[in-house]
Amino acid sequence: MLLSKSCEYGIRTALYLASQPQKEFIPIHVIGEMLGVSPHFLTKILQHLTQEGIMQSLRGPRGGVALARSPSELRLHEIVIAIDGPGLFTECVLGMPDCGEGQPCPLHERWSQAREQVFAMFSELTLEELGRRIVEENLRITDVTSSSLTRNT
Amino acid sequence: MLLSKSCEYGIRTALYLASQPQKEFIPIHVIGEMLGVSPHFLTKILQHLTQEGIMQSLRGPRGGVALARSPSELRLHEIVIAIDGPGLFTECVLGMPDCGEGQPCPLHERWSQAREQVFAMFSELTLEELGRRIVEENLRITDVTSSSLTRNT
DNA sequence: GATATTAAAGATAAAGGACTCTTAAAACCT
DNA sequence: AGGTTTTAAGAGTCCTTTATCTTTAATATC
Ligand code: FES
Ligand code: FES
Repeated sequence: MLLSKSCEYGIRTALYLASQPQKEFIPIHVIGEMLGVSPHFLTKILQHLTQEGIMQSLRGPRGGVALARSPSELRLHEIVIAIDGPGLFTECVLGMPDCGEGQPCPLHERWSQAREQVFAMFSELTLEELGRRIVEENLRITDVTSSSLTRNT
Repeated sequence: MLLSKSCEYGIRTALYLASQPQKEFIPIHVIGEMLGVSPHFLTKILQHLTQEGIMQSLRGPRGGVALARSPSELRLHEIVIAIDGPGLFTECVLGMPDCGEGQPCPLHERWSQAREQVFAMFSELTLEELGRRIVEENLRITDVTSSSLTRNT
């Protein structure tokens, strides 16, 4: 698995917030229902992202969670690093120490290329661009197929 | 982490076997010492690979483990699938069901490309080619730097 | 100021991965 | 052939991750 479950949920929450037209605080239980995750579990993950300065939170009525910075200044690799650590973007694919050209493992050349592409996937687009695409191209963030959303019987 | 610890050890064992000039059975404790892993733990991993038809084993003196098929017929993606399952090469990077063009997530296009490259890394070269490169280019499979190996004081 | 609402903090529990120890089998030696 | 050594196989333990539940603290609204 490329990302931990916590990281998947953190990213999907960020994408959801970025795709919302009004940038208000949104209650965690609302996000939890959409993702199909316990709100308590999600609270822990988002609490960590808040401490990392990626999100901000507000207690009480009309409270919830929101992005801490402008979506044009936020990219997904920050969330990956905050939750799973930077290992995915730096470490040897075979788990050996000091990955680099100095003492390359048999997969180093190919992995350093693939790793670069993985990093690009998380870092090239800002949350602003991702949010816009989610709305315009009807990209999904939730488990349910959008057919059940578009169908208005 | 891209691969589980078990998968890392399984791959490194396969690379070690492929890089050995004589294709005899090699005791697991020898491989364990080289990799810096408990032989008991490694046994469990290799036992699984034996059941999957990737390796073969022999008990008793002069026993050990060896590749089940010709190195020219074996590729690393088989080991990844046997230990970690096929999820890495098929599943959505955000953990949502039914990854595909039908209901793409915001990262689908980029991830399906990166995923293809990761699969190529494990599937393009055979163990025969990898074994030859390890010997010829002195590529490392062990944690220790080769400086401690090349230096003959 | 009372109340409703929401995140934060803490305790608890189930699951999976990482690692260790014990047991059974095979080959060798005498 | 029988004991001994060497090794794989299998059972068992520990720890991290994932997830749930309960309690507490904060804040807006009335
Ligand atoms: S040394 Fe293995 S990927 Fe760099
Ligand atoms: S749907 Fe997410 S990667 Fe394919």
